[in-house]
Amino acid sequence: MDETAPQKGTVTQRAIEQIKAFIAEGRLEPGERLPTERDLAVQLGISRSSMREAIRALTVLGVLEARHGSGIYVTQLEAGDLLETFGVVADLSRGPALVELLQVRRILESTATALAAARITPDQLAEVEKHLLAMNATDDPEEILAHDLAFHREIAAAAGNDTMAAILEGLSSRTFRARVWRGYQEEGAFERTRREHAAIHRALVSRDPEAARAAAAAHVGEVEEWLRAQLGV
Amino acid sequence: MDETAPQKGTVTQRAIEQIKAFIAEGRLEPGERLPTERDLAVQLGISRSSMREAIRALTVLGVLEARHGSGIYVTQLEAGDLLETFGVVADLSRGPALVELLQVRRILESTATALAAARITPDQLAEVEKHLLAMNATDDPEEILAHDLAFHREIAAAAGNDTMAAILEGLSSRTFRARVWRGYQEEGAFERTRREHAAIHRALVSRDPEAARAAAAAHVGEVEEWLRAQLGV
DNA sequence: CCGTCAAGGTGGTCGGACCACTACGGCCGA
DNA sequence: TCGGCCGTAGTGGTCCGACCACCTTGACGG
Repeated sequence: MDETAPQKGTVTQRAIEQIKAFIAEGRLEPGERLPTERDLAVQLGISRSSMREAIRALTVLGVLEARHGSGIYVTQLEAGDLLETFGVVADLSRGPALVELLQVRRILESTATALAAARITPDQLAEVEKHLLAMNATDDPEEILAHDLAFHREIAAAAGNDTMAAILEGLSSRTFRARVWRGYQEEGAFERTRREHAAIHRALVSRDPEAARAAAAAHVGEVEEWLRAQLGV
Repeated sequence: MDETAPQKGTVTQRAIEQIKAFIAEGRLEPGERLPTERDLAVQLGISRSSMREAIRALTVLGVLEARHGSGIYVTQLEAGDLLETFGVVADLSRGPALVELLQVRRILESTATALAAARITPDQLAEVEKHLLAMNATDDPEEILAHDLAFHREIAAAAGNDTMAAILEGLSSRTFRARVWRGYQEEGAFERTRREHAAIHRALVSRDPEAARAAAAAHVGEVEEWLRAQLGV
């Protein structure tokens, strides 16, 4: 009567939970190398195929990292590693969920911008300014979008909360913004966007958190309202 | 000269991207059934093993759902489906990242509570009250935690943004709160927590968004500050 | 008309084989 | 002695074929 496994769920799912538990309990440190797929499979009493599926699952979640020919390693478990999958949500959401995502972004982005106004360093401010100018100097939509993303990314980084920055990164993922912006900018919103970015920049220069919060909220809110109208909500 | 695949990355990774693209392009509707693993493997020109890894990856991301003996289906792609993995972040984060997560939760929770104060229905309010009373009527930490979670979950639901509610759900995942609360409540914070919950409830009854925002922010902020002190930050 | 049950189809698991790549260490030449 | 080259062992990546567990369907018999 070997009372080892409760036999709940698929073996792969169990393997995923066990490896996660190993990490949560500190038996596997960030950056540490795991045993080989073959050894792990033997240890957990499952086939290599099932073990590979478990590893693949944890890989896409940003928990593990497989290096061909070298081995499997635990990631640093930092915000960027684990929240990378957040972009999938933004990419696959549609309809009302897009508005909800923008609402979340408005809340976080406004707070992040307010924090940045109080904490931003001259170097970081210069970087923000660089993207602001570059954005105004071109008419290529692709380039504008790239600098727009970088503009907000720098601000989020200056807020000093890597987790929040990683979430915002996901909420602003390239395909997500491309989908929304395509329609938004067709209505000649370029000039308005430039004005709003300038307002955010001014608030940062003035180190005025409240002005920064308001400017950022208004900026995202504009897009949010436009999208809401588009969907007829 | 068969110019089909660019041969970048692993075949499994490519399969993941292709299926994701199918869904993003609308070629696969939410709830729709996919071809069998065997057929999909043939269509994409890969082995069933690799295809299974791709499917498993999309399953843990909440994009697909495999039903043994029946087939593979696209989920409804709702907030709850896709943001379930968010709990993994909370479960595996440690140290400073925990404080950052609580900070994000403070921002979202305070806004959600403010929204709830303006929109909550009598039925929902009664539900909130039920958990408030149940929480005060017992001394079992496990039960208190359960009602605490439900208390905030009901409020988040009343805010009317499913996406935000799903994120907050992840940020309050059972193991995450258990880890933090274990230490927090050992310092006799029960009474303080009860007072704070009562304050949130009063603000909801008064339909006072600003009071609700302040009460919720203070509530989460208390834990945040305690954790910050614990980590010596 | 409805419950029963058998068969086919589906995902789940397994084991083994081979390929592609990396890392390491010994070998050879400078 | 030193440094680069290269072979080899070991790793993850891919593929195949088989079998199992489970669900769905529809024919059958009551």
